Amino acid sequence: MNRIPWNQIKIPVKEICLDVVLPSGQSFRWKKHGHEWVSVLNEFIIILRQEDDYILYRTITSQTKAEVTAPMEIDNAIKDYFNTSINLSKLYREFGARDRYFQTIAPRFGGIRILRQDPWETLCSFICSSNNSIKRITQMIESICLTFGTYVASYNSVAYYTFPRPADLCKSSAVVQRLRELGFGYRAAYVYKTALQVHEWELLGHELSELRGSSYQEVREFLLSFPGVGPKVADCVCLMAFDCHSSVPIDTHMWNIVQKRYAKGAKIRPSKSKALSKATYDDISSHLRGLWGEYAGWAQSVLFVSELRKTP
DNA sequence: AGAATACCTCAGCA
DNA sequence: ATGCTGAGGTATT
Repeated sequence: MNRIPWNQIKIPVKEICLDVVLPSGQSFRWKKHGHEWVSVLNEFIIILRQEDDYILYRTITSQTKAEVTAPMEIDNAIKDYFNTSINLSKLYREFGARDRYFQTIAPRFGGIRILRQDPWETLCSFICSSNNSIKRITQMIESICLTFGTYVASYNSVAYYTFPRPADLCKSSAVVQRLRELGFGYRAAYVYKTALQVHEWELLGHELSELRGSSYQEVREFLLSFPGVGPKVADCVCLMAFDCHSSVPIDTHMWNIVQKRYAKGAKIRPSKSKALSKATYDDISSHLRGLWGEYAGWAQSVLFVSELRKTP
């Protein structure tokens, strides 16, 4: 086992609060042991500790991995994952200036930022998120890694696995049966079919990450072509994996917030239905994008977490 | 177009 | 206890 000692990234809690961001339903793979957050990033185990002005990290790489990743490469991968080039304090100030309600929330929910995650893992995870709870999604993602991923290493007697690639999930249609056994329910077929489509596309020499840099509309349309991906899931993946910072996913929590706090400005069409229609979804999403601006999705995540954590 | 319904499973709650 | 409800929705009718 090739264990690298502690390194550090200088970044204050105000710019990122791990205890709030990591379990809040962006990524479903972080585990907390004592003061440490542990997950798998690329092909290595990553261990994080937060101090006032630093994130301390170290990594455990697979023994079997032939080439050793350069320390600088790992450092860059972590900074990339946390989107450290984006100044969150500045965004909070801008959101506060644009939105009175944001001002009232922000002081209690600092350091909430959008992670820049692997496109396939994000797509697959959010297909699993539909009509589901964070707790159960986390369990499902854990079992899909354990069953179809590749062993990386163990830490504190816990084995860590990579997130399975599309190729690992579309070898045969028996995968669907297996996923159902793992508790995926009707999402099993979505995951399998999407893996198949992505794998085919990759065989043509493409990779999902090449869509980074395309417009929000283009990425969204592309994602909507996969089974199990509707407006909400597409917007989550746009925001969390494809650098579409203005994407504003409207889930049940945001829908609640909008009805309580933004109903007037959002000009919500009167509707007898309890559910959110596609047209209303687009109205609300566009309205909030106009209100919050280019990084609207980042503001959304702050309100989302505030709603998730509110104690009634 | 917009509404209603089916869809898997399970934690949380009365 | 046993039965509901709702969970970061989507596809179909």
